Amino acid sequence: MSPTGPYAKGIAKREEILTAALGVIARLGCRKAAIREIAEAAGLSHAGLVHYFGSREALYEQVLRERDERDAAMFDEVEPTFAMYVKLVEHNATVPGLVQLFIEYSAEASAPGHPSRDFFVDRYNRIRAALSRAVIVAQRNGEVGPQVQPESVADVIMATTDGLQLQWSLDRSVDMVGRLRELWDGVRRTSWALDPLP
Amino acid sequence: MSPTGPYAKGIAKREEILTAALGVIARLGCRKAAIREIAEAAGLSHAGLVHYFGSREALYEQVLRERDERDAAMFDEVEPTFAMYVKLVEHNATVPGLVQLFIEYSAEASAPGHPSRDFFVDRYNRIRAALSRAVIVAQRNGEVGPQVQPESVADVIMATTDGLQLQWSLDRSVDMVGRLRELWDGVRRTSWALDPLP
DNA sequence: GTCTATAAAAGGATAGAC
DNA sequence: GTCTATCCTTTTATAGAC
Repeated sequence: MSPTGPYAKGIAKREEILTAALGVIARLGCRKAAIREIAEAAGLSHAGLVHYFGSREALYEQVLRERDERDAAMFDEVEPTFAMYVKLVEHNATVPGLVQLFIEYSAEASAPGHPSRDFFVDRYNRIRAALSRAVIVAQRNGEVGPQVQPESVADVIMATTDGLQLQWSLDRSVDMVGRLRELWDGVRRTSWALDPLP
Repeated sequence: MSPTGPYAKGIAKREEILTAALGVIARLGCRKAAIREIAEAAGLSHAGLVHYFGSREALYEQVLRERDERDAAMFDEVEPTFAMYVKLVEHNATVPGLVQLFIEYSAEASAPGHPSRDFFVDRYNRIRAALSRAVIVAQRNGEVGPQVQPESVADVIMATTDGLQLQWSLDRSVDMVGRLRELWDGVRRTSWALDPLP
């Protein structure tokens, strides 16, 4: 995979297309971002772009897949922690096109029969597993109490993250990281005091 | 507004269109739901539908607007409570088309320049205000401690709700109400113990 | 108020040349 | 690997008859 290898040009062009896609999506949103316009922004014809990805859905799925692979490198090698997760969210706030793509494309893909539906189902399962491990690690540390259900907490953290991204897309002053930290603090406090509520 | 008044037929047809729209969206998703197909499902021509609403965006916004008006009747007349909010979420789970529309259309509308963007910005402000009041009421009752920031909690509850709806759309076994109740229990427990965390 | 018909714009996919 | 050209489908919008 050396940069001077036989596919160097193809790989570079591919990256260029992915970057161009994020730019167009940040500007127009994912629904209005035509494959034609992305091609133009990437400096090639629309047929040329199709040559690389095959379809609009494949292109978008690929952008998100590569983001996940970059993130997974961070998440998989050591024990996952909530602090690492927050770092990813923090980074997202610097890539508006990626967030916009995720918001719109995950929503679109949740429809019955969508070609990327399975990708997102798998993705949530993967992240739930990683976040559950983070909770379990925190429980081993004594940071979080033993009564908490790791998977439930994982689901709520994922949901909050997604919902905050939508709010942030509508209003840039929303503090995603702040809200997420408050949620986590709540989990930590809660879990040591599980006597019945009045 | 009697059912035999001069506009009775128009109003009834209008309702029929809105219901048909939800059916088509539940089946195909909002992106793939063509205005033509909705018209057909409602038993009129596509031009006839346009006569009522003017555009795809206006139709979808109207569906969500009327849902909100029904819900607001419940939320505005008395002091809002978290229990009432959960009832609304519980009801959503019986209307998959409405949830699918909300997921996809709110995502789409968060893009720059979208005609329904302001509708959603206003909507979040409105719901944030109502949920904040619910927290304040709970604080007056002593159900929630005084240290909690009502608006922060409101933002997290809204975000969690939206995110859970997406998860639920991808996997019907997700328990939206259960997760939401756990979150609220967490808020109640948390808020009485705000000494610094380790 | 509803239809038919048509426009006309845009999106996506494909074929074939270079 | 990239372009031009073309095609097919979909989508929305409009005009005008009934």
